[in-house]
Amino acid sequence: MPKVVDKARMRDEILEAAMGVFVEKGYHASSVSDVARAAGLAKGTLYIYFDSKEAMTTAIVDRHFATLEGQIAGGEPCETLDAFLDELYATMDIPAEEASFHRVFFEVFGPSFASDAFTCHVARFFDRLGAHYADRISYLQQRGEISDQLHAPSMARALASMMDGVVLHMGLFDINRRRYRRMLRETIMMFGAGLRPIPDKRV
Amino acid sequence: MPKVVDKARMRDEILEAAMGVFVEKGYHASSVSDVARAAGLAKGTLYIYFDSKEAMTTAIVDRHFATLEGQIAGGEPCETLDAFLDELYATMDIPAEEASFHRVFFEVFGPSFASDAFTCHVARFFDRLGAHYADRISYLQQRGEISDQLHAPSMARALASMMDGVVLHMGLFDINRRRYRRMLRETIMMFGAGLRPIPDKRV
Amino acid sequence: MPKVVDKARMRDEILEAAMGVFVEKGYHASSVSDVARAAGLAKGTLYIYFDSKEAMTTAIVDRHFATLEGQIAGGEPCETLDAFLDELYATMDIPAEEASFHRVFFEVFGPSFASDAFTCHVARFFDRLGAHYADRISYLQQRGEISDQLHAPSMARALASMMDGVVLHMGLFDINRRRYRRMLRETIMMFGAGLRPIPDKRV
Amino acid sequence: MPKVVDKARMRDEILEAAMGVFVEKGYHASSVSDVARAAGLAKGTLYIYFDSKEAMTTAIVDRHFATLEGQIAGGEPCETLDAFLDELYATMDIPAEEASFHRVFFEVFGPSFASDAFTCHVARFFDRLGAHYADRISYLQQRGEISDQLHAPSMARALASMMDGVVLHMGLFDINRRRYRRMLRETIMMFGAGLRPIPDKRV
DNA sequence: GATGAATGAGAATTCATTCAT
DNA sequence: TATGAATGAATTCTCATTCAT
Repeated sequence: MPKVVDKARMRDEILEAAMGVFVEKGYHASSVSDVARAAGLAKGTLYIYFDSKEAMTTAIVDRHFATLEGQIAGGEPCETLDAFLDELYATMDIPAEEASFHRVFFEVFGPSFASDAFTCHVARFFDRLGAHYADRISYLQQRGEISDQLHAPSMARALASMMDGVVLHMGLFDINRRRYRRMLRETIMMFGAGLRPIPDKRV
Repeated sequence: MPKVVDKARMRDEILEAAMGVFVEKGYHASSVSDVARAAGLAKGTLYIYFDSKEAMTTAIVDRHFATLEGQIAGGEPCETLDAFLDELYATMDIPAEEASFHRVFFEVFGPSFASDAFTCHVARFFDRLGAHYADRISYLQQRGEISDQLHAPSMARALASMMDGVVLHMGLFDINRRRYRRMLRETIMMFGAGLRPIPDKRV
Repeated sequence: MPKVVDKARMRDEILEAAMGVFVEKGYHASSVSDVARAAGLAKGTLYIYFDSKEAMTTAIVDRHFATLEGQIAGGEPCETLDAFLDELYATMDIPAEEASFHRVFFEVFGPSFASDAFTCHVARFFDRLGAHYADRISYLQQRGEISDQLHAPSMARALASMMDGVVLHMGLFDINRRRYRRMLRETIMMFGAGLRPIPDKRV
Repeated sequence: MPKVVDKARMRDEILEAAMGVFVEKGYHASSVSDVARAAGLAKGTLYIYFDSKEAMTTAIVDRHFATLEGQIAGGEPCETLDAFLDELYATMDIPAEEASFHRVFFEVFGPSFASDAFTCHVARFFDRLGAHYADRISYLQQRGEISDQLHAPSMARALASMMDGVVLHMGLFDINRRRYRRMLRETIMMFGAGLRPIPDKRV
């Protein structure tokens, strides 16, 4: 009988190694050899588990977004604006290294890549995230927790973009933890005040 | 008598051509030959004006951010929150193709590049942009137009990130103009309500 | 108690599978994995029965020519030219798929192969075939059935080449059965007229 | 001004070098590096002149057959059978090294190759050659130089195959010159006797 | 200054063979 | 005996950069 390997686990280990290398050196500067070395395998072995460097990359992106979507999916609807804000805070309060990984996605975006499967993938994710937020916002609007002057879908999608911007900047620009936390606090505060229904009239 | 060439003009034309190619095909998928063809020059000629592909890219980024910084620098301080919001709106209401160009920057970010000059460059730009907004916010706080519960520098830097996120998503995900406008409107509305001082107490 | 396997039978089954694959995809385009799959075995198992891909190929060629030589060896000498011609006809009238197999030999010929064992092998086969025909021709010359103006060995070897040419073209160029039969008929007719002794003088 | 090169000549020189290498080592055993070395060029340079190894090979085959077809095309129709036989003789009496080249073609035939353009190419060549011989045979049948019992097109196509077989065997099996000449003589003699009209009846 | 042919290091990928199980 | 995961040398092809003209 041949050596028995847990294929799924092996794939995962390779992806982990690949992510590390990509984050470290950037996608285009990372060769398949680099990934192999990081995974402690021979170059050829990678090709047993993945058809190509691109396939490997797709798998990374898939996995990453599957995780994220899992996080979205679950969860009771928030009953108060404050609970919603806490959720948003938690979403943005990710470790720096996770945020760093975002830059790999960007390297992989755009027409350099054979397929624009990535873009679609990520675009869909953010649309889904937007829809998710829209649901929560609508619900809170019914409960009078959020101003019903706001157009829930547009607001929600914009919210997703803004949050992505904040997280992205942390990952890209080495903003330190302390400073980042301050930024987060302000952001959430503004979101709160911005969403909350107000008695007086607004433009 | 040597041929007289306007070096600066030539460099500019090359950069223009390069930007076009990079946006079209992505940075890594664009060869120097592609750029040369687009510029109507021979490959070798590019090397008279730029030391390397990387130098060319740096020049593009420099130029781009110089323009942006120029836009920041000028301008009277806004006297009212609404004026400030209008300014923010205008900043985000850029043509789609300009936004598309952002993805090129991302491709070029990160350690793929020999130097991380890019990252520094852009990081500095956003810090400057943050500082600029901080000035405006402080000024408006003094005038009672913006809640002085907010920590101007953090809020301002977060604002810059959020706005970048919104613009970025348009460029990356082919969000159509109409939808984008709706998102912008909500964003600005929320910014307004979020920044405006309010009589009652907040957490 | 070890599993009892009929080694010879196993080898044969593998060769059969290999031939199929080689004919289908060509020798160089066929991987050992392909052969293994076709044989319903694991890659490693093939290496129990054959030292290498080349050894396997050699075995195929050996087997093929052993069969052919077996066909030559037997057989009474023909008593008449017509009987000889019938024999030649039968030799060339092989099914198309068998002829197709020839192209595999050609792919395998030449210095691509470590040893030129193949070439020698096949060269020897055709020399033997030539000798066989020479015997038959000499015998028929003695009986006055074939012109004794002909130099039996050279004529015979040339005959072998010509017949190989005809068969080869069928295999290589997808000449359909009907057309091929017509060609065969003409060939045999010409062979007959060309070999038959003639009363009048020739150059 | 850049170095000026005669592109056509360069291509030709590369093809010459490639042919040499292919004949020497076989097609599949020859790497692009080998060809480059033989041509005295860098690997990359070959790719300026040819898109791929396959394109190079196609060019070789094209060139070879273009030459051969050129030889067919010209030429007055033969007025006598003997003149025709002389022509056939000359066609087969090619230098050994030219014949050796044939084995490269065979390596390149078959499904190993992405396209079966080769097979078509060569198949067409032989059909054309057959048609050419058919013309000559018909003409000589009209003149009473060749038996009109023969079906000119089939006979002619068979003739082409037979001649190819003879030449091929020389190239493949290192038949020495002297022996080859004897074989040729017998072949032509048999062709002569086989084609010539005969007074008595045949089947 | 301008050209574009030449370069060669380096990339992704394949596959015959080995060997632990 | 049988397996198939692992290997890594070798292959084709790309492209930033150089330099003779």
